[in-house]
Amino acid sequence: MKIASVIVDVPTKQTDRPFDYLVPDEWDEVIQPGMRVIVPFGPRKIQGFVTEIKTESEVKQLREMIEPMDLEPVLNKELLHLGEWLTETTLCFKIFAYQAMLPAALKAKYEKKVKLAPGMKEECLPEAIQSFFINNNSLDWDKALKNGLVSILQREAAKGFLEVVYVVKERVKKKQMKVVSPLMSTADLKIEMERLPSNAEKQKQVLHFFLDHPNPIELRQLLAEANASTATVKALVEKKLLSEEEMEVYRDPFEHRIFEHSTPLPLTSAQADVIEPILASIESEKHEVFLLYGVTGSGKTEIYLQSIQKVIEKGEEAIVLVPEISLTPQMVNRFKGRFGDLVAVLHSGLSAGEKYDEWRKIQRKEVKVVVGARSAIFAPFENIGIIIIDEEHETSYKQEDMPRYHARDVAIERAKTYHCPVVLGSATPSLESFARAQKKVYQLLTLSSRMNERPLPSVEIVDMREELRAGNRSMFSRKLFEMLKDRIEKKQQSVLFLNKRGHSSFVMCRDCGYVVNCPNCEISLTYHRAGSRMKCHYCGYEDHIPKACPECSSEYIRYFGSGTQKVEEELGKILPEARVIRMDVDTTGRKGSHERLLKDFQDGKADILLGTQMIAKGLDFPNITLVGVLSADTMLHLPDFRSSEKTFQLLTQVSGRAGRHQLPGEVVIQTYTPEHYSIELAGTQNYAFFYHREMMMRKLHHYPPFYYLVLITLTHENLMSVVSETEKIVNFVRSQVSNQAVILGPAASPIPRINNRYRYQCLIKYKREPHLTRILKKILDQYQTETKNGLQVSIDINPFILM
DNA sequence: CTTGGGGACCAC
DNA sequence: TGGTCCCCAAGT
Repeated sequence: MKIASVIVDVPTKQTDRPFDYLVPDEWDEVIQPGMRVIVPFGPRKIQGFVTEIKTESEVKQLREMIEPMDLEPVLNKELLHLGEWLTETTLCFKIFAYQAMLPAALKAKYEKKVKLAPGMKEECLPEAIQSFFINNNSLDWDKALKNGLVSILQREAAKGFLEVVYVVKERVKKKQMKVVSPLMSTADLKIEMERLPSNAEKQKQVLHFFLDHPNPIELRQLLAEANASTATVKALVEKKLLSEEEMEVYRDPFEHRIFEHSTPLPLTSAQADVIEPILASIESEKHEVFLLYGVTGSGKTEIYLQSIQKVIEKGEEAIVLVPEISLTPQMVNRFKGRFGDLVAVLHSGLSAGEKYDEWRKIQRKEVKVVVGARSAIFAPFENIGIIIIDEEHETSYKQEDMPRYHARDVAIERAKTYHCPVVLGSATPSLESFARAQKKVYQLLTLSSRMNERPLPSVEIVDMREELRAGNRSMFSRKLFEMLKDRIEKKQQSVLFLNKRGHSSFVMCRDCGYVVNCPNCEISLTYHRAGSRMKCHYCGYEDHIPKACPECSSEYIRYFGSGTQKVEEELGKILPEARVIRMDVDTTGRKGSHERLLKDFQDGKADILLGTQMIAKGLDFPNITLVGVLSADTMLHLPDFRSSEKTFQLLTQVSGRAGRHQLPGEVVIQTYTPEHYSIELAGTQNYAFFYHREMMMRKLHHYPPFYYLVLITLTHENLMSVVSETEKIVNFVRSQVSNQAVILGPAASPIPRINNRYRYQCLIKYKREPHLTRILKKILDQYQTETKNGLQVSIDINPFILM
């Protein structure tokens, strides 16, 4: 018998290795590496991934696998291999690496049930539980738990009356439809029709229908059109005149949408210069990484589209990554418009089933292009010709939980295998990427002017301290107010951008300034309008908003509603004539509302679009001539070495929304720290200056791109032990690395307690430590195996958030 | 002498 | 991760 090595769905250190199973003869021809299988594991049944088929095993007592879950592998060879690479580079469990590559729908769901043992009747059971088994012979374990039946059930199971069964289930079923087709030519069908008994009126009617429409037809449609019933069709199927088949159908999220077809636009000479090396790389099948640095509105997307065109012409495939928030219908339309049905879209707005169907299209090679957020980098193509990462600097490309990968790294790894180019596009490249381009690791391609020579908008920075001194206590500076008013008169549109951080909706006492914190986590609770409650977004703690302040008993305790709501109210007071569309989590919650709000704005149903991060990207409407940033510095003072970079990027992105077409654009940035270089330089939109300035800071403080980072976080219920264990780790690391490395810690995490567990961390900054991975593995081996002390260790290599 | 809770160990 | 086995402490 063949033997299959299987990675089982149990994420622990001890099970993070292949387990061998015998392949039953009936599956001998079927089982292949990359398939999901159901295997017995201890007393349960669980899902696993076959990584290898072999003929021998060191283990003597092998068990047989139960059954395959797929007819064809869900992971191809390359992806299986990529999984190993992911495991090595991010130090995660293999099972997490494989699961990350597949749509969530393919992650198994487990059910535990209690059934009557074979040959047993419910009468054998104690009366108290008989009723549960009268009609249905099985009882869900959760239900038993809720009813407090566990111990009695266990007793009966021990006596042999009941048995516990485990079921591995698919999360989403393939959507099927029944299709009926004739099994013979029209002529033969006619002969058969006449042979039918004269009383088979209905059957004749159905066959008659097929004489006119000999093509396969959906059962539902057939029934309606031929005015027949399922019984009739079944009779004909049994007579072998017709056939009835299940066919897989896709849920098409874009089914009823018409895409305006677009053709390649003539390139400007700057664009032509930039696309040339990319096309050359595609042509010569050479792996290269390009950093496409192009100011907002410089036509990067057209470069992407025409590069993809070339790749498709070569019979190869393209992956396009776009940050989740800019994966707007507008963006999708550009790709669907150019490549039509050859495009699959993967983003979080789709249901699990829809995502699965898009993924299936990729797997079955029915599409050539996938446009999607981070996880789309694992699209199961086998002939990749280009990988494009738009808005390369976006932090959402880094996954914050296991596997802690960066899509850019995965892209480069895959592109190496396929000998194809990677294009990183941005108007504000990350320092890491730009530095690599400077060192010629990446090839820099620059688009320095906007298409049709539109000037960049003029930017004015307003010092809000001055406003305060002049007696203006509102959140709108006089300048911004004047300009908003002006735009309304001119019937032009404005965009107001509110940085969410700092305006988050916490609950605060207006008398003493007391902020309501989570009792389990050291973090303020966020206000939720539904039911007027406050929630902790780390541990799920929930409570009513107190009537009075717990500190000073003042009744002036209130929530600071989502910043945008407040702005909207104030706008209503000072500019009552303005029509405002607000976009934030509250107004875009429902599916499709995001799209609808934007459509309304585009159609001129409002003068002002007010929103958070989600409006910073991709908006491209001709009538926008003013962009206002209400408070530029809210994210500047976060404890994050990238906060300056993020601020600069965000301000530049938002500014880029204005004046993209005929009308010139203006930008107003309000701030309390106008002298900060990231704000000042965002004002002049001077990336080069910002880059140099920020690089100096990074060098000075030993941060990327000069140093690499590794963040080790320990959590424990007991403050003393977490500190002392972190200390041990710090000392251990220190003893193992060269003296070039900087080791910080033990230090409390920026969120020092989550869910009653204290969090301490150790930050390693290093330039070159060839043995570091080995050292880190050693730490994980130590702590992930030691279950006794309840200490949890997590390691983030190249972290983005230092929390 | 039973019961139940907690920790160590195991799973091809 | 879930299960079982084993030990210990409290309860009938």
